[in-house]
Amino acid sequence: MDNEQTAQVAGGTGTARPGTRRPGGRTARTRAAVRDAVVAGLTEHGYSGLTVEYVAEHSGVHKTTLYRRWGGVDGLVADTLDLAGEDGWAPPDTGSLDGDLRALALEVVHSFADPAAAAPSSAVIAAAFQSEPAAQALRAYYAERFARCEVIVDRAVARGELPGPRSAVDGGALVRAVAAPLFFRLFITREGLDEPDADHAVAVALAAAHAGTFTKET
Amino acid sequence: MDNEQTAQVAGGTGTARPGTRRPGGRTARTRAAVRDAVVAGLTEHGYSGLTVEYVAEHSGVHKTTLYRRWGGVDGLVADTLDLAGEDGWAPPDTGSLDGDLRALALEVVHSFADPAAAAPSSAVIAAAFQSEPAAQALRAYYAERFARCEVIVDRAVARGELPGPRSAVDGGALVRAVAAPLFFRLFITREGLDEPDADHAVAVALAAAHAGTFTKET
DNA sequence: AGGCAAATGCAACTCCACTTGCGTTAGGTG
DNA sequence: CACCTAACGCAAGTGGAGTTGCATTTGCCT
Repeated sequence: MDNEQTAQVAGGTGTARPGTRRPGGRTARTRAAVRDAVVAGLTEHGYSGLTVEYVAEHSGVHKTTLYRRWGGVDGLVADTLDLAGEDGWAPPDTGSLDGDLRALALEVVHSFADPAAAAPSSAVIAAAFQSEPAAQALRAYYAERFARCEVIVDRAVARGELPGPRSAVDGGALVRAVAAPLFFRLFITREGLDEPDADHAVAVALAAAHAGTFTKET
Repeated sequence: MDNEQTAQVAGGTGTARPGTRRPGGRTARTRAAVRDAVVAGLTEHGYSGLTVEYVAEHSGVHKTTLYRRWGGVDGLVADTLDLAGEDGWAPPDTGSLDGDLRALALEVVHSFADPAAAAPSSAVIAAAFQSEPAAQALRAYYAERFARCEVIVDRAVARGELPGPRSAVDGGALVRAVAAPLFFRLFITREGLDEPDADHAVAVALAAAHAGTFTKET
């Protein structure tokens, strides 16, 4: 299989790829079974240990079908992230901006501290290095995630914790500023991550926010 | 080859692995040729496209030797990063803290904007997902890099731009805070990176620094 | 219901990453 | 200078990921 540009994830542009024209019963069952098997394989062997054959055996779907519909391991993982993005997740609501951001940061810390929970997320980050579909899935996932988080800032403005809608704080930028140092330590410098790191990330972002660094004039 | 724990990068603990007991002429030449070939392969095909056989052909070193001494692609890439860490790089010295950090951030932006220059760096980040040796190499590389950067803060303190040695700013933390959002956009959210991003990262970090967020009491 | 095409199942094959056993070269040492 | 052994070269073999052509099943539509 040719790396770089694997493509063929179901749900794309629309030039008759398998799995898109017939969203009926079997196809849907196949997708569900496959994605369960992918998550299982990821938590069991990690991304580098995940093989198409494993997914085939644990899902009851034939190997050929997996290659045809998903193009390979990259596509399987990317599609699994799309599923994860469709959950009912909502940002924490603690009653204060500081509390919300702290809770958010701690959520990141704890989710990656648990190997089972961390496996799918880090798998897609790894897959994005190899395949464009995975990179797109990753981009879309976090864009949607951060969009949901902007409520945090809206509420803070309503409470008077941040300046009003005229010179508003860019919610997406603020949340990104909280998350960035955490992922940086996890996957770039590989320094490890604990709760004080979460607190520090929040403190830095909040200090910058109150200094007006995230302000977008309107 | 078994993933997870490939090991066998030259220069380790000392239980008689090939390439360590005889640092003579041929061995040294082999290492140099191999690392050149790895960089070439990385810039040409990227990490996912790099194969041991390619390195064998382009270095004149036999395939078997590569597997024996480096254990596989992961080890080759990790060893190459060790080489890169031994260069004469020094942080910018522009005469102001803001200028230094800006120059530093722009260096990151530009180095990853050029695909050829970006290939080796991002390759190791990707490799760290699969192999512990690569992760260690990555950790060591950035630790050493950030240690070199602490001069920036020392100079700023000497100039009076930051509070003195009593309640000093943690230089490593400040530099990390500048770098984190850049790598975050590059490899996690995959949003792309441009010069305004560099400026913004510096502004956030500086605002937090002046608010005392990086202060470590002594 | 019945027929058409999409989607999946199946088995055999290809190709390449990786291994293994042994012979050869060359660096260090007395 | 000669020996000894670490490090390297070589060629054949192995296993598994990924492919291919065809048979079979199952949605959807009239």
